[in-house]
Amino acid sequence: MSFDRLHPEIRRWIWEQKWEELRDVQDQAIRAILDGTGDVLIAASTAAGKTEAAFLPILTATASKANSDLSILYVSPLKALINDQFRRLDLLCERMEINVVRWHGDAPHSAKKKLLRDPRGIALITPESVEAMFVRRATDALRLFGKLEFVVVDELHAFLQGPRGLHLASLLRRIDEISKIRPRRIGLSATIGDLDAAARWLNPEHPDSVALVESSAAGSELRLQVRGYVEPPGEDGVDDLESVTGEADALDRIADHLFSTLRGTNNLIFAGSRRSVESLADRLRFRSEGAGVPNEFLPHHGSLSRELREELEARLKKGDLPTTAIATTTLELGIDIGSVNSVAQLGAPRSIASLRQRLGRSGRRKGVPAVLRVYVREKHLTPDTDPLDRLRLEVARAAAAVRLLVEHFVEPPRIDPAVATVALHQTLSIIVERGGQRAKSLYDTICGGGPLSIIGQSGYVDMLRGMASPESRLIEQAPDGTIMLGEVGEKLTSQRDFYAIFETDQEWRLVHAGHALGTIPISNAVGIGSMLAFAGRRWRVVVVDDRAKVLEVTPHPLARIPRFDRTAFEPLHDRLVAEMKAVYLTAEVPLYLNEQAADLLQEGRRAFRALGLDRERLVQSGKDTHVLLWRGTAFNSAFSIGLSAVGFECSVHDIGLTVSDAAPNEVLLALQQMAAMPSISPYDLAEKVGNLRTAKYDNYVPTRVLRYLWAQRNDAIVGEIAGVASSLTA
DNA sequence: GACCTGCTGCGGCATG
Repeated sequence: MSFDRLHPEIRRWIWEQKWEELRDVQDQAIRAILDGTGDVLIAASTAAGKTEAAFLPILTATASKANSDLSILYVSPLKALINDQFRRLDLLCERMEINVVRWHGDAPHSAKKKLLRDPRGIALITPESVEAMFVRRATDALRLFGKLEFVVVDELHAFLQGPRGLHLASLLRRIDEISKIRPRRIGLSATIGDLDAAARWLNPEHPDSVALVESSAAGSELRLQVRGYVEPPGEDGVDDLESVTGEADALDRIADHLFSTLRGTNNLIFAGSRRSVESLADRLRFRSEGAGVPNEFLPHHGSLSRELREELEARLKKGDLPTTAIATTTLELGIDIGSVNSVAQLGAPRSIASLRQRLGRSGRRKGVPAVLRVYVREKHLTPDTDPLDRLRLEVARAAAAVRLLVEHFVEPPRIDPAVATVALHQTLSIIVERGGQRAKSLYDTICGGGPLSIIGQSGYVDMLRGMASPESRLIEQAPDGTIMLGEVGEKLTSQRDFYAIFETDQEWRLVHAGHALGTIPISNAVGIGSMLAFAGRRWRVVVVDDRAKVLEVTPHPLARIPRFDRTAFEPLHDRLVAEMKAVYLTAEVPLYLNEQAADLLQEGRRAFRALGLDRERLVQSGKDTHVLLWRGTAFNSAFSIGLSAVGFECSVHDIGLTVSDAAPNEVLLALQQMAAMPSISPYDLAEKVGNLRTAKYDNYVPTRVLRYLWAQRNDAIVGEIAGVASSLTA
């Protein structure tokens, strides 16, 4: 029995916890970690006891050595999660006399100093703090990371995509290099996503050697409703505190339904954007006040102060007051907020992975169904409404997302556009850590394996040349070939914001009566008397401290939602858009649609047939022409670059693109031209890409390196363009 | 027409 294999002190601790049995993942993980010698991936839902599944056997395996060296490094994407895990591990480790230290920006200084003097036990750390250790304390990094036996990566799925995942992957390679024996990697992941991709992330050299421990607990029953709403005439669908016309808009009617359905229990509402969170929070508070009842609908997003967010998280977890959190993606990850009655989502899903993660927040107790309500809004139709709006795309996307959810589809990770930025950042970091380095060994450490290897040897040399150029001055080469920091490199690496691989803009800080409310982008023009809706309440600015960028506010009855600078839109995967087309081509009306949503779906299908979209791919709209590709955002973008290259101005939308000021027959000629090209090279097309610079240090990366990487990323997609163009002209 | 995340070292002060 796996229980008997655990350290005696751990077994005693388990008895005292009054656990009746080990959970399935724990039982499997104990065997995988104690019997095997390789990496282990543990995939289970939030409540399944993943932390214990990893740490009980790891502590058993390291108990004898943990007191002489730092033997376990636990890496987490969130400080809040580190604090949670510290609380869970501290008591057990105290019993075993194993040292546990929190290591992040807000963690106590004293414990960190003690660990530097006497490195032993477990450190719980963020990627940025690992980076800071390499850059600021290279000799300590050698001592601390040199004898690790285990590296635990929590919320591994959060690192599969995006620059932070590339950054951590590189840091772990560097840790491996300073260890005599490569530490075993233990990944903890939610049950979403593609486990093969997670295994590849954990061990890019030998992904097949990673032992998989997957929770066998069956998913709970799902109760689902998609509710449709149509905007009244004159509404633009941009959320503010009140509708444009003063009449009830779709969001008002959604707020009515949420208010009457969710009040009295704990729930989560995912509203999609900070603007919509604030708008809904305001409308729901208004309804509570109108009914003379305490407001239990509270906002949660990344611009709110830690104080306000923690207050709401604690209230949800404690569960003595009914609470509904209206959130962006902030409540998808990590922190334990207890179980909720239901999950609501404003707008049709754009990612199945994200939808699954949100569902995982509901119905986590045995025998309790997960409840999901999706609220979709469609426009009011007039004779000159655009054909695309007549298709009722939101309702179709909601239906398509549910079909893919049932099929267990999840978007696979894509190659990240931040590869060059991370390679450049790590080059600077290693030079600081090692005090100068030859190009060959920089290349081997950074690109010798793992996700950054895609940059290739010549790409890397190009990047180094760019870094050494007189315009950049990031690095210099000594006569003996050693690469050292240049003037600008010295400056960049000595700044505090060097440790993180993502950028943050300057912001105003909002303060009321000495309490931090949160921040808004500096791009908001504010002065004394400005009115702001923020943190679910309404305010007037009374003091502007321009130097410290602080706004003092006081309650006020009128307000507007501030601008939160938006970037690009969330891309759709090929599969979701293909499924939307399949929804139009069938006649079935799913039972989970309410009456209005069912009507909207049928209306969309009639429009689909009326436009002849089962064959027709070009649709005129005024002076413009829609090209319906029924592909995901990545393909539509590449295709639109191809069309621009033959002289047309176009913009991408969810199911294709729109060519401005061109009739269908003109677009047809352009498509024939594209179809006739013998082969479109991704490297040629990369020359036409406009916005290549998106990541933090891309300004220092030579254009030709960025073009090369764009071509690598889009190679397969570009290969399809001529064929698709040809099928459109048939 | 989007979201999220993180941060050193030092001086100076109060407190135990």
